[in-house]
Amino acid sequence: MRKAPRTDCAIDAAMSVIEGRWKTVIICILAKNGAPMRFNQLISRIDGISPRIFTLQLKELESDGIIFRNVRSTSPKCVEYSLTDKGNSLLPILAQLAEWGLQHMFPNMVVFEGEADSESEKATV
Amino acid sequence: MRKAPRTDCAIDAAMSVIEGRWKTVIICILAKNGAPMRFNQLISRIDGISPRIFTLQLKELESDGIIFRNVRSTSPKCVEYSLTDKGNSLLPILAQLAEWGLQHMFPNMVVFEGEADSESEKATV
DNA sequence: GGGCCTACTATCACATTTGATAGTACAAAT
DNA sequence: ATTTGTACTATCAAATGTGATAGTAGGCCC
Repeated sequence: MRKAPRTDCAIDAAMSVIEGRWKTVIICILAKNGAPMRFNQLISRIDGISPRIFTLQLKELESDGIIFRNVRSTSPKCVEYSLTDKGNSLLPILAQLAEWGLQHMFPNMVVFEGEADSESEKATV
Repeated sequence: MRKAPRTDCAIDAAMSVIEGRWKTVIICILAKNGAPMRFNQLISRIDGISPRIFTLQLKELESDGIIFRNVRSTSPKCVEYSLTDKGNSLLPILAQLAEWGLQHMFPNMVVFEGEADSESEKATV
């Protein structure tokens, strides 16, 4: 699915892995969940994605070695997706991207740490 | 040029700024150069880009506040591009992306530190 | 044996991004 | 008046990415 990196540039190579409308979303949901997730379980957590696109993104992530697809022979067969070590190694970088995004793209956003005041403006990430 | 972030997700917002075929390339060249660069000076360092695309990428980077466009009234007027503070704040993240790319996408690549041996395999980044 | 659950795939269409090529606009130098 | 250097823009085309919708396939349950 994924061709060779478009250049011999390391950044481009890394970007080509995380580019894609829903890839970081999928990675983040899997990371937060901490355990493998099934197709329907995962897609139901993503608002506005169609099964075709979802499948495409999963396949690219799999062929890039970011997620692992495990077919389990349960009653109705089910397929579990989980982050590989390579996928997990992306998490610190994605966390930094998120922090950068918060600071530079949503400068007025309030991030809660601990209890909220009824006076303070509310915002979520 | 650039619309609002496609979601309220901080990572998506950050990604929307660095996505684009040549954006990280431009940022890296400006960072390495350390000084403002003119249009022709910059484009001549990028292999295979057409002036139209180059202009588009510059405009998006400018409207996202990553680079600064400064028109100087010299003999033939010239335009200088440089990284803003916001642009510079991306550099640590891009460095991490590059390192990740090196480790995971080019596992056999040799990176030189110091003098090279005539025996050792050569590679560049 | 019909419906349900699982995980998808097929088809078509649209939007966005990237590209090659040629040409423009303006000032300065000759 | 023509050429040079600067920084682009216009036009057309192709490639790539994203989407909605419906349908498929196989096993289990009753």
